[in-house]
Amino acid sequence: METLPIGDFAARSGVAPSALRYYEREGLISSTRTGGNQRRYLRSELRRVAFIKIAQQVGVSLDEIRDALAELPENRTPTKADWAKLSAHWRGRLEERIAIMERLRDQLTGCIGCGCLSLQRCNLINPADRLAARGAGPQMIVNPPR
Amino acid sequence: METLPIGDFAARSGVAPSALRYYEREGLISSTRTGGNQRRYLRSELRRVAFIKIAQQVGVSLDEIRDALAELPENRTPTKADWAKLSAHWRGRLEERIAIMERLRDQLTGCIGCGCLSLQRCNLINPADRLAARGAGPQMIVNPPR
DNA sequence: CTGCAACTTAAAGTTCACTTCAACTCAAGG
DNA sequence: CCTTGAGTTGAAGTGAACTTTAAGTTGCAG
Repeated sequence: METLPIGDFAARSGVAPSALRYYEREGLISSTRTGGNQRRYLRSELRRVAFIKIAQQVGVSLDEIRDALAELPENRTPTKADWAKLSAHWRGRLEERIAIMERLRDQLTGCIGCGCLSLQRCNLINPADRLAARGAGPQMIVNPPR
Repeated sequence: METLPIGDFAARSGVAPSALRYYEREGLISSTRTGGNQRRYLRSELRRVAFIKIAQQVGVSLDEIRDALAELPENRTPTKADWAKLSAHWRGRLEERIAIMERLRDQLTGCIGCGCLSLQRCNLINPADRLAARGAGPQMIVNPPR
């Protein structure tokens, strides 16, 4: 099967060789080796790296990404269905994150605009005082009540 | 004027005293001192800290936040209008970030779902190949063409 | 077969955003 | 006054996510 050396794989994935080696040490991706111990990457690994980059954009740590990728089958190249399952999972994450941002956007203008950005009173930060028990700070935005 | 010692200020802002000292060293916030060299914070500093926390949520570095805050008047307590100006600026940032996330959400399902997440071909990553000159990787999502 | 770019490793270094530590001083209630 | 909790400093430590370095090895074009 056609494989790529690390330089080519780096170019195609947009991730530096050093980062790829790091990901491998951390168990996020894998490679086979040539007789001379050089890495060769399957094309299917590009999907993994793409997923890693996208997840990072959403603000997920490599630890969590590793856990997510662990759900893909180990013995065979992941199928469309395998990725679709992961995809559904991450759509949820994304929606969550978008919701945080939108709350931020919708309230920031009014709130900073009116000069009320005062953490304890502002409804951006602590609407209706229902979050006192959850500690100080912008709880509402980061960790909103369901 | 009424001021707060660092402990109270930390409690009200939801930021640890050590972080507040760090922010001050880094030029993001300021305080006055008592005769015995202890910090006293103006209430208006709470707005600054709130802004810092919100900007961090959007993924902005402290460096950039400092630059933004530098646009507030130094000699007087910022007015509603001062904050409104900053607010407008940051609404832009937020919108941008939300747009990235939404592109991600709208395309992730189809793209990962169809198994095409392959960085060079996928329209999530590199639609119509118009981004080749901007380097490899998920350019489309992170840094879309206008 | 040779030369040289591309690869290998372990270990140390970097940046960001803090936290922790040690040694000390201040402020305020009893 | 005295105790004690809160505050002060500079310096070192932390963890995440990599990058850089040094010293050596491999693979392919000519």
